[in-house]
Amino acid sequence: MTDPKPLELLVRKLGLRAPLSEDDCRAILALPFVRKSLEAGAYLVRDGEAPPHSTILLSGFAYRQKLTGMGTRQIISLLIPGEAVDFQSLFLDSADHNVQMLTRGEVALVPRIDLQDLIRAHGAVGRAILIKTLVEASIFREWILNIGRRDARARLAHVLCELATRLEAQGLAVEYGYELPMTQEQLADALGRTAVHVNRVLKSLEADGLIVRTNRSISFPDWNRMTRVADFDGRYLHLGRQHARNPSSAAET
Amino acid sequence: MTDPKPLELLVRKLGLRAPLSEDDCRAILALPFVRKSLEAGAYLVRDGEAPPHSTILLSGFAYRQKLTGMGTRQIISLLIPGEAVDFQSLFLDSADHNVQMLTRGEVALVPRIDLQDLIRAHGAVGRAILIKTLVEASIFREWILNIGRRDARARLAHVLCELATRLEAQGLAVEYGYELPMTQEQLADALGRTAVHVNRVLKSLEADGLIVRTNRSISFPDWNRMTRVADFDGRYLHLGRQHARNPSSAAET
DNA sequence: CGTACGTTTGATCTTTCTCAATAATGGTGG
DNA sequence: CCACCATTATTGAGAAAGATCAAACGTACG
Repeated sequence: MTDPKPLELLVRKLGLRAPLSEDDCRAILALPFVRKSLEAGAYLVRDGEAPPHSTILLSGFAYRQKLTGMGTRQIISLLIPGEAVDFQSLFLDSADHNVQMLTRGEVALVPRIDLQDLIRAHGAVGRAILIKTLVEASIFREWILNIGRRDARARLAHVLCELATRLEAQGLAVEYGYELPMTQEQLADALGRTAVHVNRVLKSLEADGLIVRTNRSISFPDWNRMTRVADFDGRYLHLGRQHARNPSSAAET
Repeated sequence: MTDPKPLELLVRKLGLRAPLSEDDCRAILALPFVRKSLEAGAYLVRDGEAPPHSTILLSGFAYRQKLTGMGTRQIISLLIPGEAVDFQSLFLDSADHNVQMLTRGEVALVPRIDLQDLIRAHGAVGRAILIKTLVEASIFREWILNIGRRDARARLAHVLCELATRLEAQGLAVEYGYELPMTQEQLADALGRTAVHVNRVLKSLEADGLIVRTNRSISFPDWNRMTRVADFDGRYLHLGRQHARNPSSAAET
């Protein structure tokens, strides 16, 4: 799981929501790439620059991030293993945000040009990328709602639910428990709150039996209650029916 | 300006950042469409539904919006005349947010299928739409930063600057003054604050000579100072060099 | 085994919200 | 054109959520 064939990952990812032909898949699998190991904190994309390659996250987590002029940081989104990092910079002149490794991990770098050519030659691949981009935009919209209109408690619960759901869909979480690879300060930057406040809210969720923490691992004793507190409805993730439901009903199968 | 040929608008919009061939343009211009007048508040897209057509805003303003389970509203983005509304729902099963008219105005409705077929046949059009989607995603990211990490004052100033810049780029604002078609409550919903607080901040900006308001029209006596207060740097709008600078330096030409 | 980083806690201060009342404003029917 | 109604804007006072500052406590890793 942590050492997959990079391009098969991409094929699987893209093919999930958009139909790809045999030929499309072959073309993707033929892409050249370089595999690279990175430490936590390493930059995958830098604001203002135009990276010469497109990146796929093979293992480890990463996050998008922007800074205000005052130097405060906002984490824009979280990237989980298996996700492609920068379709944005593939077609825009320069990056408008940073992407950094959250944990150490491995990435595959595909030269920008090759992917661009592939898209030009294979319309379906371009469409698949468009769809992935649309889904990511949907997640951005939900984050705007989350940060703009939910109090710290629901807000924190919401990103925990989102992460659980996405990891589950990717086969990386067991029964809605997972290793949360973030410090409370990073969590705070994702929520637009301070680390101190995140700490207090975390404890309050714990006191209410909504989450259980041991070190960095987190689980949800009562997922349904958790989603209610979080005001979480995973439809915005556009995962399709197989993952849209909660695990208890999914477990019926 | 308020009564343009709808599809030429689309061609102009799409062609701005991506090269389209003669043939591509002809295909776009041949798309069937229906023109429709709408009142303020009318829905263009409804959360959960899949609209059977793609919409272009010919005149008037619109906004994207989501609701929390508690019923509080967050405005996700503003749409200005000339913009296409729903590439999202063009490829995803169902909408994950609402789009409503902010003012009364006119739209052109293009059948979903026809646009999908066009994209399948003309790769460059698909790429142009992908690029527009990427730019919109960039704006979402900036809003996440804005709402998450800027105080009410900078936050409000920031959306005022963004709107000024986008309208300017579209040729709809004179020297960074424009008709702001939003109530303070709508503004509040865009900022994740209350209307009362927006009112106070608005007055404070006015008291400091950063904005001048008469009815709904707003202007900026000192644009440079305004952008500093707003922590505004328009690069995230990806408008290209012609619009990235402030009006005073642009006026040199 | 010590240092750096992350977590936890308390006390105090700010920002923003809530509730409530009053003043403008714009649009509508007569 | 005017009176009226419904929004919208403005203002004040008190309450709450969250920020800030500061210190103590853990813990992982070199």
